[in-house]
Amino acid sequence: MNNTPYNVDTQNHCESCSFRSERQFCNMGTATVKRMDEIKFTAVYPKGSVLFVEGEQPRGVFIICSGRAKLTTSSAEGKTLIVKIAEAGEVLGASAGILGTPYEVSAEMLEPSQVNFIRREDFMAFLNSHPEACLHTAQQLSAKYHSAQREIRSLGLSQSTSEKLARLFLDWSDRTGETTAKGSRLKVLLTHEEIAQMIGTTRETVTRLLSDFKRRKIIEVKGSSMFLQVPALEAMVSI
Amino acid sequence: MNNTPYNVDTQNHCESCSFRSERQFCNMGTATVKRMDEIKFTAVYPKGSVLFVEGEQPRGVFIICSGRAKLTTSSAEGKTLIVKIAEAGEVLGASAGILGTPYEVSAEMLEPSQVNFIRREDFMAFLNSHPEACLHTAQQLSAKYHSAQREIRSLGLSQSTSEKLARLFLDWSDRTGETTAKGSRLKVLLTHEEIAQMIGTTRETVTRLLSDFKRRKIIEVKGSSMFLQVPALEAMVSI
DNA sequence: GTGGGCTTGTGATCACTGTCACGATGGAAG
DNA sequence: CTTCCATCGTGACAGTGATCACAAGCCCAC
Repeated sequence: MNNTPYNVDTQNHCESCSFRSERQFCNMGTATVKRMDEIKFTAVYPKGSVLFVEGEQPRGVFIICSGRAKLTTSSAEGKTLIVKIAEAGEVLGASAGILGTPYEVSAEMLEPSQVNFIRREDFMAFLNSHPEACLHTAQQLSAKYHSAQREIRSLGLSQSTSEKLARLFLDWSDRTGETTAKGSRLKVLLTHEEIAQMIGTTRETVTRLLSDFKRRKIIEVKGSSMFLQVPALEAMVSI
Repeated sequence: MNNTPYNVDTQNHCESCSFRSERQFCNMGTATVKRMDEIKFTAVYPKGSVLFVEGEQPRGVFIICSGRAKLTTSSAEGKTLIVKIAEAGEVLGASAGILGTPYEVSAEMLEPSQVNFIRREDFMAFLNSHPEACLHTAQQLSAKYHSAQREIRSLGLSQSTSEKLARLFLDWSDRTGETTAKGSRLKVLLTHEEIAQMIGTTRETVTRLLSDFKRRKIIEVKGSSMFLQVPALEAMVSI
């Protein structure tokens, strides 16, 4: 581990990576990880870097070692939908790589991050020669499908925008919420604009809904922290 | 091949199945297919049969040998969204089986169909012992993720319902459309209600939009055939 | 401090589409 | 032929949320 550009601690070798055991994909046998070490390229990206763009031919797969990435898809009119916030440990671009079809989404780093890249040919060969890697990839893909399915539910079944927002908050609470006496606490790292893009609405509507939630004491904002009344939010979603 | 209940020609052995070579998942080496033959259970289902229901613990995976299945997800209020129409050759329930999480969707056969079932334990062992099966499963999952992503785009980025309907028709045209002098021709096998459930709207709106499309000469309906003016539809979607 | 960018807050307006209600159509069964 | 049930067609109406427009914060660099 050493200090590099953008203040990111980089793990130069997967074999000795201190996070390996806690990362679903990377947690593989020594031989497999060694091979991965040989074919991967490590890079450190600043915030805002774009790993790949929707529609591009797949060059390879990206493994997020640290940091978070925003996966988006957008229409010709410039409307953007944030499909998912990918966390450390996730593999991006695997489905496009495996199928040989263009990337379905764009990926942009939200924080300075370390990312490992594996060229598509190398990755496919790796899957063929290392069953464990293939199995872990299948798990990654399953997780991606699972989360896409949640997104579809939220977009397609919500009656109202407030329901979508409530669903989003509940999701956040599940993922990073910290239970306190004042409700589930979490840091809001996105702007209203970005929240709007996550639930497919406009910035103004998000602002209005947030005011409304505050007025109804469903949420409370203190600086960059937000306290959620989980039961109240759950009452708003139909599921 | 022999004739069985519900008038479905069944393929009792994968090894000798006449469709094997054209099915992405089943098109595997002899040894692998032989193993699959040993662990699979073949069944023939009538139209309307439910293979599994959203939220159930995964019992195993289903391989559609013939026929089509409707994958749906629904809210507590009874609103239903058709996520996808799965065709012969597709593997259902793989992601839930691999992750050990509940099925994300429900699957209901739209036609009398042959379906092979593999118990979850057997399937997982199969993936572990047969790298080729694992690779093909990864491909199946990639395809599922890809189509889920399309669905997300359509649901989240469309400005209007007419745009969603146009997108759906273009999808159909891509998949099963037959180019004729009067436009892309396809059979409409779904009711307005089902179309509505595919694009997350109501039956009435679909009816109204179809009238509108007919009036504007974007589509023409003759019996169960529909002729589409693809360029006009493309002009309606923002993509 | 002070200016300038990015954010957030809020009002007014209006097209779209969900909802309810009812009637028409059409195919299958008897 | 008639009945029945699923599907389709259509009107009226109200609520939601998109759009536009502008004001007010807020943070950072200079």
